[in-house]
Order: sequence, then C-alpha cells, then structure tokens
Amino acid sequence: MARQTGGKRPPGRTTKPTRKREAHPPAVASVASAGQDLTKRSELLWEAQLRSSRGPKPALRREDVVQAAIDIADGEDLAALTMHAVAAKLGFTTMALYRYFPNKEALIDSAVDAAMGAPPHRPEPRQGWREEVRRWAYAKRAMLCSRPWLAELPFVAAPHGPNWLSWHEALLWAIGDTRLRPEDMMDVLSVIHGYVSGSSDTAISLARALARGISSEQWARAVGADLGRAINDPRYPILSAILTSASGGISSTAPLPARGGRPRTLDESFDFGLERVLDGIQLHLDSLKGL
Amino acid sequence: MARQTGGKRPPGRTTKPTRKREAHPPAVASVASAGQDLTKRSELLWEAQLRSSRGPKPALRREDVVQAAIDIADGEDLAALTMHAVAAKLGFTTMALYRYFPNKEALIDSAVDAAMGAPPHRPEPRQGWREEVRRWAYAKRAMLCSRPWLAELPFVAAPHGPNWLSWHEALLWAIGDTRLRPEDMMDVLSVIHGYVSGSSDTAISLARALARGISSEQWARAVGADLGRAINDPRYPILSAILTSASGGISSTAPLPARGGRPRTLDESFDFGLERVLDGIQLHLDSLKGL
DNA sequence: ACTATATCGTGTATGATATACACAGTTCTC
DNA sequence: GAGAACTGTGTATATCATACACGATATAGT
Repeated sequence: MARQTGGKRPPGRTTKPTRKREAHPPAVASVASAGQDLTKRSELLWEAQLRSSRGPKPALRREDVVQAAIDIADGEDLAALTMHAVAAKLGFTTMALYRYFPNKEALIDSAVDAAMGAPPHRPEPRQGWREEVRRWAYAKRAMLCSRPWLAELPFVAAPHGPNWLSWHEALLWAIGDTRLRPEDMMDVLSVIHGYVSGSSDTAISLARALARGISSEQWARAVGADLGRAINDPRYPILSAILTSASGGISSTAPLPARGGRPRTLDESFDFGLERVLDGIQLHLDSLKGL
Repeated sequence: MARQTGGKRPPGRTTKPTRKREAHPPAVASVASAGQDLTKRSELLWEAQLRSSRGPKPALRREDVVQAAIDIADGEDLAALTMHAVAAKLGFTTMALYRYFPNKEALIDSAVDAAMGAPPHRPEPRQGWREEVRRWAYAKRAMLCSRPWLAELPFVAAPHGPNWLSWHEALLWAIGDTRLRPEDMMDVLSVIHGYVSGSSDTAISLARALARGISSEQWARAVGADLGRAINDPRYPILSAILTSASGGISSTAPLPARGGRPRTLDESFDFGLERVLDGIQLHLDSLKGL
C-alpha cells in the first residue's frame, strides 16, 4: 500500500542551494559516537509526539516507525536497518520518516527502548529476593539473546527510556525484599545488572549466529578456533592447559571435544556465575543483619 | 611527508567496469554486523604480514596503520576513524591501506586488540588470588575507561586477538592461586570478566565525556536528568523513592544533590560490587575445600 | 465559505564513506 | 636483463543520511 500524496513536478529544476552544511555522519557511526548531547537525545526519547491541529494528519505514528525498524533489525540485522528500508517497509519515502524523528539516532534510541520490552511479571506471592533476582536475570538475558542486535549498539552512550527504567524498577522490586537501605540498593542493583549484561556476550553471539542460520556446531567451531590459537602458544600456558586437558572450551549445547569433565553449557556457566554473585550479595545482607 | 609514487595519467579514461558488485556496506555498520565469518576475521587477525620478495618494499607495516587508527580514535572518536583519516595521518592515499588490510573491519579488529594492550604485570611475590583478581579487575576497567571508544564497538561479534587472550591468561594466572579444577576455572573467569565488563559502562560513559571536554558535573547532570524522569512517575515508585529520599544518584566525584548518606562514587560502586563477586567466589572455594 | 498558515509526504541533490579496478612505478627472481 | 609480483595512486561507484523546496492538505481565523 504505497502512499503517493506529493505532487509531481517536471524533473528540471533550478534550485541552487549551495549553502554550507554540517557533516552528515553516516549511519551507525553517528549512533555510535553519540553526536548529540545525551541530554537532547534523552528529551527526544521521552517527549510525546505532539500534534498541531493544522495541516494534514500524519499517516503514521512514531510507534509504527519504531516497530518497522525493530522488525527489520529482528529479521535481518542492524546493518539492514537503514532509513530507506524502514520507510519502504511502511510504504513511504525515506524522507517521510524525518517528520517523525529528527535523525536516525533518535529513531534507534526509540527502537532500542521499545525492543527491550517490559520486564517480566512479578510473581504473585513473593518468592524471596534471591529467586526473584534470578528470574529477572534470566529474563534479561533471554531478552538480550532474542534481539542480538541490541548488543551491537553501544548501550554506553544511549539515553535511557521508559522500558530501561522499568527493567531497573523491576530489579529494585526484587531486591526490595531485603533489609537494604535505599541508598545501598543501587549498588546491589549495579552488581547484578553489571554481571548479567557483561556475561551475556557469548550467549548473544550464539543467538545471533543461530538467527542467521548458522548451526551451533559451526558457531562453536568458529569461537573455538579463536580460542584454539592459544593452544601450544607459550604466551598462554594456563589457557592452553585448560583447553587441552579439560573441558574448558566454550560450548553451546553439544560442545567441543572434551576429555575431562563435562563442559559447561553457556547457560550453565551463566547460572554458576549468577549464583556466585547472589552468594556474595547474600553474605553482605547477612552482615547487615548482624549490625 | 606525503608520498607520491603512483603515475599520473590523463583524466579521460575509457574503462568500462560495469561488472556487478556486491554491496559495499558502510563503515561501522559492516563492522557491527560482522559481515564476514568470524572465522575469516579471526584468521586475518592472527595471520602474520607475509612479505613476498618481489616488488617494492611496503612503505608501512600493519602496526603503523593500526597505530594511526588508534591515535585517531583516541584523539577524536570512533566516528572520526575513517579509512581516509587513517591514510591521511600516515601521508598516504586511502586506497593504500587496502594493501595492508582487506577492509575496514579487519583494520578495526586489529586496532581493538592492539588498543587493549597487555594486561598488568604480575606482582613479584604472589599476593593471593583475591588481591590479584582485584588488580586485574581495576586494570581492565582502567583500560576500558582510557579508551572509551572500545566500548562503542560490539565486542560480541569480534574475533579474539593475542591481547585479548593475554588478558584472559592473566586472569587465569590470578585465579591459579586456588584449588579450582582446571575445568572450573573458566567459569570463575567468566564471572569476573562478566562483572567487570558489564559494570564499567557508566564509568566509560563518564570517561568519554571527560575526553570530549565535558565536565563531570555536566555529565552527571545529563545522566541524572535521564534518571530524574523516573521521579514522580507512578511507573517507577521504588526508583523514584530512592532517587528522592537518598543518595541514589549516579555520581562521578562531586555528585548530584543528595540528602541521605553520601552517594557512592562510580569507583566505589564498582569496588562494592567487585567485593561481592569476590565474596561469592570465596564462598565457592571454601565449599570446595570442604570436600 | 475563504484565505492564511502550518504540516505532510515527495522528489531531488549533496557530501561522506568504503571500496572496486586498472595503471604506472618498483624490485626481486630467473 | 626481462618478466613477474607487488606497491601506492587516481578514478569511479554504490550506499547512506539528510538538507531543501514543492505541491497537497487540513485547520484556524476571518
């Protein structure tokens, strides 16, 4: 359902806009380098789409554009997410999008937040902080893995939208079931958040591979080959020993050749780490109780 | 010291290369989306620059190109890192770089690994795993903060080079001072690694701001404003309460207005989390000892 | 109703960017 | 000493984000 409203004019024109312009940083680069102030980006992310009464009704809503962008990133990858692709998917011209977002960066900021979705629902009877944090962590990891392209964007420089805050709120709720003082809760939050986002990289990489039709065996081979270069390299004696002697390899499900114990699945490794982190927090809570 | 070796030809040519080509994905996008197999990228990253005896001596070494790239990213940011910029910095044409790296992605892969540098030196008398892991964690965080642009690249999809392996080796060495079975060491490594890389985001963001001449107060204001939207928003009751009642705000050094206890510095928060993680690991080690 | 005006989607143009290709100069190998 | 292999260069092209102005549209104020 292509939309054609604009008028047709004869091709030959005499416009001569030789005005000097600022540079147009290309695509993802501009996103990556956070061209605008974070402040301005944040405003754009939060401000509602206000509609003036004059003029034709907009044919789209921002959400529509955002959804199209997400669909593209989901279906292909971040590189496929061009302004043209988004517009085409909606049946509009590229430039039409600029009526909704001032630039690609703003669109992506919105898409990222929307793509995060809402955090998991809270279990009806409280389960205790540990179980609830666990649920949160799994959910967050699953969310990241289900949209591997999110990890290709520099979260670092991105403004925080409503969903981002919701995820944090949900984690705070989980932690709320403790005796932590409010000002300490953010610290605990940041441990958990840090661990979860930091340690999901490999799983995300696998998820992306799977999404692109690469088998987990192929993927494991690729990553394994990478690590495998350490073997017999005198610079990496310990790593080398681990990789050869035992089951140190990264494994997706059915793993690399292993001799020693059974190698851990990615998920198992994540679990292991999470439990260590939770233990550490537990210990801290216990020490507070003693006071 | 520009270099001009190539010949001059009259501008009018009769080449007609209308051959069909593959798409030329633009800049960072291609990096982000990991166009090539990880396998191929990994090979490129590790393969030595082999020099055939014929022909003119290359005027550069890969390291030179990589260094120029790093200098640009350090001095400006990732967006400024264009093939043209790198070449210009070396006094060559853009295309000259392609004699050293088949594409930008390969150059960046190399630059990333080189930029990581070597892990910290190992303390002469062993300090015990906990202290050594701490040292490693601080060093890694410091490294990331000193080159904020590293965090703008999707590590997820990147191949692992020599320095990456060295950092891992160093951490394994630190952990080596325990009774962990080899096959469990990777799990412990991944907890620490996950926490450190995941929880450095905010500090990296601050580091980047500082590098761009933004004061830490300005930065804190920007990030704070972001969080501040939660205040009085019914969707975020807990967050809101924390932010208003106490010192939950993110602070660089001299922080946001705080009423309750003193707000944590970013570094203090990192420390706190790290100690929790280390506690958790400690606990695990103790439990192993018992067996 | 009528007109001014703000807004919409469009067509076109531009500058940045990565990179393909062919050439001319350079330096070994045979 | 000739040819082969490689070097840096110049030029061309596709892809992108995005500026700008136009004609169409719909509301506000008269």
